[in-house]
Formats: sequence, C-alpha cells, structure tokens
Amino acid sequence: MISRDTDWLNGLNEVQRAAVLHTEGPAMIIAGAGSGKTRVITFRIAYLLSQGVDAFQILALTFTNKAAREMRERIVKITGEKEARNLWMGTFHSIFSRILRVECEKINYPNNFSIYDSDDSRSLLRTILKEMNLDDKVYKPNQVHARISEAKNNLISATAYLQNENLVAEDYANGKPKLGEIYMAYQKRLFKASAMDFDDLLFKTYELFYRFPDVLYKYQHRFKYIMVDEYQDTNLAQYVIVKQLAAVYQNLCVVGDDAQSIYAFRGANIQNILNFEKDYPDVATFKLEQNYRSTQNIVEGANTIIKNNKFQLKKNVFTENEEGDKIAVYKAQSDNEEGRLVAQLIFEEKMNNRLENKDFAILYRTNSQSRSMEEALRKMNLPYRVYGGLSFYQRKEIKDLLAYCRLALNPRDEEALKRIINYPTRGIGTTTVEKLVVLADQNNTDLFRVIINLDKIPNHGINTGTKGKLYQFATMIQSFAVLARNKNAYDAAQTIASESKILKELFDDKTPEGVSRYENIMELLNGIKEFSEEPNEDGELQTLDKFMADVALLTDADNDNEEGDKISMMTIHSAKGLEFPYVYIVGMEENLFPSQLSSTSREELEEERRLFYVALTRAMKKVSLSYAQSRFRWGNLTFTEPSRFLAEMDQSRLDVRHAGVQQKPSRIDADDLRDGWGGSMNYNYSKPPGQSTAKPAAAVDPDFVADNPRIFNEGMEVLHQRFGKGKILRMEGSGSDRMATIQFEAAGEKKLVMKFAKLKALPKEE
DNA sequence: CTCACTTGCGTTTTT
DNA sequence: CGCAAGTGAG
Repeated sequence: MISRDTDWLNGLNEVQRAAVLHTEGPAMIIAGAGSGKTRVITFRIAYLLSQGVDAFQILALTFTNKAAREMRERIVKITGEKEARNLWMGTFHSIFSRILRVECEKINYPNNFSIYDSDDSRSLLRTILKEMNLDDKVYKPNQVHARISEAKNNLISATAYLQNENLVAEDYANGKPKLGEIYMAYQKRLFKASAMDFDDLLFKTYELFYRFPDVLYKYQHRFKYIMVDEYQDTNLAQYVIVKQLAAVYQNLCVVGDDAQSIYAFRGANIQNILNFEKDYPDVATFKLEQNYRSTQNIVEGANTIIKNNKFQLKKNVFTENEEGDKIAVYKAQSDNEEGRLVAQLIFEEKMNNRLENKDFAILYRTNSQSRSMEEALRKMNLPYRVYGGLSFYQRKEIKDLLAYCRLALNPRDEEALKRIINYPTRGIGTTTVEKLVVLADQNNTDLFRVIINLDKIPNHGINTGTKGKLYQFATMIQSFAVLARNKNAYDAAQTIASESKILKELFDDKTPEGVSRYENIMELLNGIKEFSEEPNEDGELQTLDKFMADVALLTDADNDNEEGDKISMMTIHSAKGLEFPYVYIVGMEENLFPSQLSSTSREELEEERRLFYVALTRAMKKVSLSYAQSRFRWGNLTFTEPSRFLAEMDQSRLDVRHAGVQQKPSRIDADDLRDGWGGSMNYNYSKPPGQSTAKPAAAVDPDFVADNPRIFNEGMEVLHQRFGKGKILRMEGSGSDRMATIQFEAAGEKKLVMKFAKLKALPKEE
C-alpha cells in the first residue's frame, strides 16, 4: 500500500508546493533555469500516486528518454517501485509509437511497422529522386527531407501540401516545383514498406485520433492526468495531440521556460507556451523564479543576455546563492590553443579545489568543435566522454545488424533490405537490385515478395545463378523471422549475427577500426541479452520485436551505462536539463555562436541567444567563456571575431583579464563586430618547389588594401608569423567583392592562398 | 560485380 | 579535413 504520508512535500518552497498540489484543471508552470522544475514534476506525480490515482492514468511526456528514466527513478524513491512502474513516461516519439503499435491497423499499417531514421529517409528520398529523374543537386535530399519534415510537424499531409497554393508557389519560386510530388511519392513508399519516419510517429498519431474518435475516446479517458515537460519545445503536431488527449479531463499540466526554447529549427513553436493561457482560460499559472542552482554572477549574467530578446514571458529569475566568481573570458590564438587552454584551466581548477572530473563540462555549439578539445584533454590525461555526435545506434555495423533484425520482423522494409542484401557480399549487385525494384513496381508489390515469387514472374530477366543467390538470401531471412517469433531477443539476434556472416566478416577484419566494429557488435548483443533477461510483467518471452520497437528512438545519451569520473563534452542542445559545477563554453565567436546560418533574422538570432542562456545556466559555481582568433574549418584556417554575445553581457559580471590584454579594450564593443572581415587560409595550393604556376609579381591590388586595411594587415601579420618573410604573388578581388584571394610565397617553398570572406552584416537593431 | 581510387560536398542544433 | 557518392579497371 502506498504511504499517505506527504511529509516529503515540506522540502518545497511555496510556489513549488502550490504547483504540486494543484492537480485538477489546466496548469502552467513557468520554470526558470535551475528553479527545481524536475523536483516539482516528480513530486507532483508522486503526490498524485499518494492520493490514490492509478499510475496507469498518468501520462508524462518528456523531451528525452533519459529525462523520463531519471524522473521515474526519483518517483520510485518516494512511492516505491511497484506503482511507478506502470506510469506512462517517455518522449512523445516513444509514447506515441507505443500507442501506434497497438492501434495502427486502423490506419492500415501492420503493427510490425519499421521506424526509418533520418538516414533511411534520406536514402529513400535519393531513390525517389532518381526514379523521378530529378537532379539531386537541385533537390538536395537533406533539404527535401527538411521540407517534408516541416510539413508533417505542421500536420500538412502530402495531399494537403499539393493543394496548398502558398506552399506550391513557394517551391516553384525556389525552383523546386516537384517537392509536393516527391512528398507524395515518399509517403506512398513508406507505406508500401510498412515504415514510418520520425515525423510520422506524431503525424499518424494525430491522424489516428482525428479519424477514429473511439480510439481517441479510449485514450482521453485513460490518461486522466497529463504532464508535458519542456513544453516550449513542442511543435504543432505535439501541441495538437496533447490538446486532443486532454480535451475531456483538462488535467493538463505543462512545464517549461520560454527563455529556453531552442528547437525552433525542428518545428518547435514557442507560441505554444506563450499562448497557453489563451487556450485554457481557467489555467492556473505558477512561476518558479528562484534559482537554486547557480551563483549570483551566473544568474545575473544570464539575465542580462536574455534581456536582449524581445519575445518572452515576464519573469524575474533570482537567486539567494552566494555571489561567486565572475564569468571568466579567455582568448586563444587558435582552436588548438583554445583546447590546451581549457584543458589547462580544468586541470588547475581541479587541483586547487580537489574536484572530480565529473564536476566539469565543456559545451559547444557544433559537434565538430569537440576535436581540438579532445586532443588537448587526451594530452593532459584528463578522462572525458563525448556525448552526441555519431550515436552508437548510427554506426554502420550496428545499423547493419539491426537492418537484418528489421527485415526479419518486417520483410517489406525496403531500406533495411537494400542495406544488407549484399552485405556481407554475396554476389547480388546494384544491377540486380535495380531489376528487382522495377519488378516490384510492375507487380505492385515489395522487393522481398518479388524475390520469393520470382518463378511466377514472366521475363524477370534475372539469370539462374543470381536467382539462386536471391533465394538463398530470402530463405535465410525467413528463417530469421521464425527465430524472432520463437526465441528470445538475444538468441535470435545472436543467431542472426552469426548466420548472416556479419560476425565473421568483422572478426576477420584485424584493422583497429575493424576490431572496434566487432566490439561494438558484441556490445549491442550484450545490450540485447540484458533486455532478454529483464523480467517482463506477464512473464512473457522478451522477443526481438519488443527490443526493436523503440531501438530506433534511442540516442547516445540513453546509452550511458558507463558512468565513471569523466569530463562531459557535448553540444549545448544536448546539455539542456543538465547541470555541472564548472562549465566551459567554448567557441564564443561570430559565425559560430551565433551560427552564421542563424544571424539573418531576428527570430533566429533570439534562438541563438536563448541557446547561450541555456549554456550559461547549466553552471552551478563557475562559467568560463573562450574564443579563438583563428579556427580550422573545412580544412581551412579562418579568422574569427569574438561573439557579439560577449558584448551584450553585463560587463561587471565578466572577468576579461585573459582576453585581449594587449590591443583590445577590456570592454568589447558591439560596433567593433559590425562589418568585420573574416578570412581563411588554404593550404591546398602548396606545390613542390620550382613548379611555380602563378604568374609572378602580379601587383597588390591597391583598392583592396585601401578598402580593407585591417584584414590585409592582420592577414599579412599572420602569414609572416607563421611562415617567415615572403612576398605576395597575386591578389584578386576588391572591397566590393565578397571574397578576396591572396597568393603568398614564403621561403620559396610553399605557396599559400588566403581567402577572405566578408562576414555577413548583422541585422539592424530596431 | 568488386575493389580502389577520385571527386565533390558540406556543418548548426536531434527525436 | 573527412565522408559519401561516383568512376574506372580487373
């Protein structure tokens, strides 16, 4: 029996407590960073349980699986294992895929449907483009996918898309008139393969509820209490589904912070939280404004940043914590030096204060920045772990084995089939596969069925030898399907791995990469083994389909079985919801943070600013910011300028002793950054000595130098510093061009070309 | 049909 | 620079 004792509520402050106790009717909790949001949600659920609410009636939607897991663990601590196990907690995608597995036959999908990840989607789009004879340079698969994804997140079906004049006109204007048709073909193809992509998990759920009121009714009445975490990052599809589900009881509690909305690029609509009060007029609003996490300097520093944003809900985040250290700013010559600097700083901080590695986090804007940091940490023997990036489940070998499993469970899964029909090689090449695709199309069926029924198809044009290989392949897959039904997940996967010859293939590869691939497969099999041995509610066999059901939805962050004392490295996006005593935010440079792709519009820039806000507020004790003056990008050395965000901060919270000691004033002026020039140096032009191809002694363009004294002088200085004395061979471009090129010959050995690109002008402030 | 080499392209951010 | 798709010889 559950304890009715609610003494544990005493640990909450007044607002938190009120939010926990308000269980009936719509509620909105605006939770500033570090204000104990997670505590409130977990306590609220624990409270509901303690009041006798059945766990089956509570739905909690989180942003990551990890968040869900941690919350569940905390609830278990309060209420005990038994009750908490039955809570429906998870990401939108995992919860809805669970519902779809049960209900999807209504929308004509079999419940063994596959989930295509972004790679699968892109690959399918590439096939479609080829079949439609469209140029994939015009219709870049990535962009096409983004466009389709955007449509789905806004609940626009392919049919609706084609009928939407605005969208069609937009595509036409962009020189991509066929986008609607591609979308249509893409959906048909997914359907034929019994597959859904990530966005379908939301879209199809919406469709299911919309078209089948009885199904909606069932879930509306089942989920009497609904909570949504990180509500500021929900998109239209998620918003509508939640609204559908909550329509009967209206016991909807959303938690979020508009200042931390950082997923607009993925369709998140900040208006969902800004307009919540309009959607539910009798909403009770709770503002959690006291920050328990960070020092005053951090909280106030972050506040001054977010003040630059126009669109936001009013709130006043404050803290009663100590003032703490100022936010340190460091300047480095290059990205590598920045790495060494940060490693050094961490080392010193750790030694001086007897800290552990796990007290530190390095946060950056893009995954590629981890490289220089990793190198430096390795050299100093500081253990670290990089989160995100290429996730475990995205590795080739893992995807290969999983593709076999997918195909065994769903033989219509075209992407899985194409992936492995000739891996390990078994003499079935592209020509054969292309023939199969045509045959499948002609006979209105899928590839796998074509293979099985080859004999019944006249003039299939496949020679006997190849036919034999195809049969052998199909028979193998069918035997895997039997295994998947009758054995537990581990036994099935283990047999699949060895019978498919994947294991042998990887085992035979003795290169370091090959060894690591083999180890990864073993790790995956281990994971499946653990899953198979987990006790299951009804004592049923833990079969492969259960394991595969949400494996596509797992990310690297979910794979954290190796804890250990390590420095964390991750993008700011994946740091959301986490906290660390010491945080290093690196790459504080224009065109990197804020990203150059985001500095074109006010909205995008505000999102970058919120991202910076998120980064700052991860820290408990101390934040250090750093920027490099030059950085390798695409193999080129590029010159950079400090981020405008540094200038936007309350300078009294900053300690800029280590940045710009010589020439720069301690206060960085935003005007300094306007109309700046960045440049890059390209080493590719080096040739063996004596083979000078450049026209000698072309004049220095006086116009360029006159127009751009700064970039010219700085550029020359860098060249001289690095390569000693030399002379300019050639110079192209002028002040009005976006690009200028300088060829430089040093010591008669190497010719270098510097390219300078003008930075994008900053958007005008209003 | 396979392997090895060349070209060409790109970078936000993630379920 | 590093990956993926494309090209060409066996």
